[in-house]
Amino acid sequence: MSKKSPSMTPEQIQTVARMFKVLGEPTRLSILKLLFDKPLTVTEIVVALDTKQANVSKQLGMLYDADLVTRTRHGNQVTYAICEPMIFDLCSLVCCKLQKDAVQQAKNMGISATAFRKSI
Amino acid sequence: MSKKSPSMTPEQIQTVARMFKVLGEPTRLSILKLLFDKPLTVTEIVVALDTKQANVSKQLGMLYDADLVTRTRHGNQVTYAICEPMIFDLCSLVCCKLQKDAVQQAKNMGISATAFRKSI
DNA sequence: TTTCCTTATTGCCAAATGGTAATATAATGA
DNA sequence: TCATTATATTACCATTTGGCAATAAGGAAA
Repeated sequence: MSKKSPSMTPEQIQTVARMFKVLGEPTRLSILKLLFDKPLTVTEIVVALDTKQANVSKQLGMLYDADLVTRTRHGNQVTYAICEPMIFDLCSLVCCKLQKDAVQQAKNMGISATAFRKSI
Repeated sequence: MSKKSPSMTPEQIQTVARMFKVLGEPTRLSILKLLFDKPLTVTEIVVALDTKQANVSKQLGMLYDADLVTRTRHGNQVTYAICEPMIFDLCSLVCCKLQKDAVQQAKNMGISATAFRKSI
């Protein structure tokens, strides 16, 4: 008697995929990284990121639609802030893995170097 | 004196983005979900997923290039298995958030329903 | 009001991407 | 050998998407 794991509907899968997709873009990830430190206005992000204002607004809109950031008007400007603490954990998980891979790679390089010396 | 957070290079940002991007696609996520239970051959995945073999091989190749799965030949067939436990955590983080949102949404609906009744 | 500043939107383009049919490659069996 | 099964690759198409110039919209200051 096989017990099926609670199967997600295609819609749920798509929802999860959409979340990852929003994070899977360098510009959006750079914006989030800036917002990790503190809330910022659009202009502050633009000057920090070497990209045009239209693009920053566009990507910020996508982050907002994904409920990852809040937007607040203060007079003329709009301040964005991270409102979903989960993305801290997501990013640190990936970063830890990549760093681990890099360390492993370095070790392998060391082994290779040793093997190379022996081969002389 | 402001202390800058250790800034990631654009290359590192891109690497992280690439990882999220691989996960940000329903077909690949469905494949991973199947592999969560146990290793599977390509054909087993094809019959489970209502998509063509060429596409499954293509997406499996991308998961393999991202070092998320291993591939092992056994005679005629190739078995894929998850080799990066981190993706369990990534997916469960996202799923928990979405479920939390759904519960909150349900509560809000409840409040709305109450308000609606009161308004009669 | 008009002018200036900040942000959002629109329209467009080039590049990337998911999907598929057809074909190639690889291993097994007759 | 040839045929069959399983997987990977290639070529192509339709769609999506990141980026930008131009413009709109919204507020502040004159």
